Amino acid sequence: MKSDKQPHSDLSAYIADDIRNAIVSGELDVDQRLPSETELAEHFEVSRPTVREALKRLAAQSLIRTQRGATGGAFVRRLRFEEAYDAQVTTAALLLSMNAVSFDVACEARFALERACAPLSASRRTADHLATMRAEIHRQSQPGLSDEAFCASDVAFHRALVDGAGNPVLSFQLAGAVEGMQPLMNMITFTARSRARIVELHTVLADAVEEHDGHSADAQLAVLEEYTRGLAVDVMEQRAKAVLQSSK
Amino acid sequence: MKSDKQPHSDLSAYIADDIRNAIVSGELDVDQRLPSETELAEHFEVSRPTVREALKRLAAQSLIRTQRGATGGAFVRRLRFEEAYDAQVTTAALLLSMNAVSFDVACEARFALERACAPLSASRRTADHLATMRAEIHRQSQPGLSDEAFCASDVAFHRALVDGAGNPVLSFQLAGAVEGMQPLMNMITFTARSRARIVELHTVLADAVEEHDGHSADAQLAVLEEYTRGLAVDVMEQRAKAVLQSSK
DNA sequence: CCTTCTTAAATGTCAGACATATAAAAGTTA
DNA sequence: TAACTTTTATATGTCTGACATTTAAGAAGG
Repeated sequence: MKSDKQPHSDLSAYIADDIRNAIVSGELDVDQRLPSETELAEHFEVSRPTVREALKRLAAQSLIRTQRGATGGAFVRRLRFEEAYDAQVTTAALLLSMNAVSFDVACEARFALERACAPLSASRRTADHLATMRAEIHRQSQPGLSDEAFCASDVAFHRALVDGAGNPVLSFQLAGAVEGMQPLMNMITFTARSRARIVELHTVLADAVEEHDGHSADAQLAVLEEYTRGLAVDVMEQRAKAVLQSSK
Repeated sequence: MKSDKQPHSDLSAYIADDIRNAIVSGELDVDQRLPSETELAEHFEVSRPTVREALKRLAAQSLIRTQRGATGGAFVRRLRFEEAYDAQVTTAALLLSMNAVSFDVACEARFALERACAPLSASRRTADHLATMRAEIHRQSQPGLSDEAFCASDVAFHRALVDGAGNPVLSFQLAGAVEGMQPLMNMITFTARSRARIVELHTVLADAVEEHDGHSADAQLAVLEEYTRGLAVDVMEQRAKAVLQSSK
């Protein structure tokens, strides 16, 4: 498990890398227990706090879990799709917010990916997925719904569409694209979008999925993309006007 | 920055969450310096090692960077696409290897996503992207190439295709799909695939991209997908036969 | 004015200790 | 004997205090 190079600084990063490689390469199996912190400290010839820092790094990446008590210790963790979703969404959201990604670029990516799922979803969706989509549409048409709840329902709707493809890898990838860009979408289209129009588009989309019509579902997503991107343009124009007004 | 609930265990996870929320919500800006470890320890009423464990968790997620010296400290880090790629690839590879994802499911996801990029790439690719694709094809047709090098070139070819769409968000998403499933692909098709056939398929694909023919590029990816999935079936059958032979 | 030395502040690391959780072993009782 | 209780060993979780190292800024000297 040990390697030869000994960087003089950031020992915990070095140790974390070492253990991570052992996990990724399969040298350590799922649910296998790592040596105790004391043993690791002796092995790497560092103190226990340093080992602990390394283990916390791995824990932050969901690569290990720790358990207290007599038979406790650090165990290689089976990375599950749900946890990977979360990391994916956080990463995607941060990437968008920290890198000045334009709404257009994010939107294009999101819909391109979602359209990749549409034909699969149309042909394989279960009654359950369809029911979820219908339920979310119904929720979206309720008058008293808050903006936040509407957005959450929007995400849930698209999530059901993607999950309908029955491919967990695809769902995992899409989670980042759809949920990760939600903050950006909210910022732009929160106020501008017409709920009635969205509900209408969603309904046609659900109809297409119900009838296993992949081509129509794809086309409908294209319409939704166009509408969404158009909205952003409108919002930008309005903001530009507002700036002009205030500078008079 | 502080919240009220105080879980009696795993303080470093709690503190890391707290700071992470501050970063994700934008409360802390990029390149902003966090309070010193001592100050954080006082603020959260824990010891410095505990604060350090929390900071290492954040560092493992590329959310902060630390700097030693007089003006040093922990700074909110701008998450760049390149770093996100790496995390994405590692996560995807682990997900596939730890969750018994079938080759078929992974393959379907990968090609579905890549096909989503094909039309965009065909219409927007630069001469540079095309040149990279041609160069990789040329490399793939060299006789003395090792299996590892051939696979790496395969990844580079598809990477160039995806990058041709000129959408960094899309490229980021695809990195996980293409590179992350490479270990799985290698395991299955390493020996079985015909390099000549791959080169031929890649060439037709590059031709389509050169002529800005998105529809043809998409169709060609479908052919490649079919070929790849067929290979897996062959490999599986051969292995089954081998098992029968050895049990005689 | 430039160079060198000093100093202060921060992270990086260490040692040793105690607290706490947990399962297994030992002990106790019906 | 069986079931329950107590003890004990081992592991992680946390704290205290210290020293090492890096780095920028100020002080001293040419």
